[in-house]
Amino acid sequence: MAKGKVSYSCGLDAAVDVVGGKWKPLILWALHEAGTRRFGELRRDVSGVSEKMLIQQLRELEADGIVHREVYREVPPRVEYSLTGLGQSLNTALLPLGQWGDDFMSQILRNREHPRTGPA
Amino acid sequence: MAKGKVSYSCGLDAAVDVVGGKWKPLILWALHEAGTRRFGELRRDVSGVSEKMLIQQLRELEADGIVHREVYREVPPRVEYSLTGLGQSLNTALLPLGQWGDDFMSQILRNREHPRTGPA
DNA sequence: TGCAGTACTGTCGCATCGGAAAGTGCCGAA
DNA sequence: TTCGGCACTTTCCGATGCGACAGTACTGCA
Repeated sequence: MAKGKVSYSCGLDAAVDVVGGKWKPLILWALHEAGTRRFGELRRDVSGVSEKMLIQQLRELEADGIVHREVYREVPPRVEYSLTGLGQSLNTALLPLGQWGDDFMSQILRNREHPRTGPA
Repeated sequence: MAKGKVSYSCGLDAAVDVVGGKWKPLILWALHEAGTRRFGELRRDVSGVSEKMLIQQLRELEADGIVHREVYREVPPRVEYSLTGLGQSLNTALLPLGQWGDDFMSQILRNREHPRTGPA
């Protein structure tokens, strides 16, 4: 489960630990958009992710109580992932951050290209 | 600068990349609380951080245009760090997330201790 | 018979992360 | 004259991240 810290100095620290995996923002976003997705669907939604990483990040999110994993013991195995209530509250709390990213990511990318050109 | 990705699939991805360093939430929080801090002060504020990591994370935040670095060429060198406008807007966007962390981190910690005991 | 799809699991190995610690140049205090 | 503080910088090295890839158990399709 993420770094699996035992304690946090502040809530922000905890939240970033939960959401800070390489693919977690994308997974959270995909589940937020779709509601419920199967493993294979998520693998296609989150382009570039390997099966191993997808599973690993899903397991961590599950351990943290962010996503719910429902297994249907059917002929071809079917597993559906969805956000828990906690996951939905997390996504709500992430909305302003996502908005900030949308608004400023081009500026940030520009800042990185030529340092000390961005407005202070 | 963080992972230094060249593009992002969504704003959330970008924001987590900017804020996802090990010590960055703590640094952001310290600067948010104090307004302006010197290097040595930050080192004491953010307990446990090594000088190397503190510098590194500060440099990344500076490259992303989140913190401002002001050097005073004085007898003992003095350097002051503060949030830029962009950094302040980031902190504003982070407030709900910090609140979420404060509200639920104990629940998350509990979820990790005994899996499948948290409410779905 | 063999290939594809489902949902994983396990191993290998490079690359990055990040902590410890020592070095740097300058200065004031003891 | 040595110590300590300031703000770094550099090196070493173990821990971790993460991608590539192969394997598993089952089934349906051709």
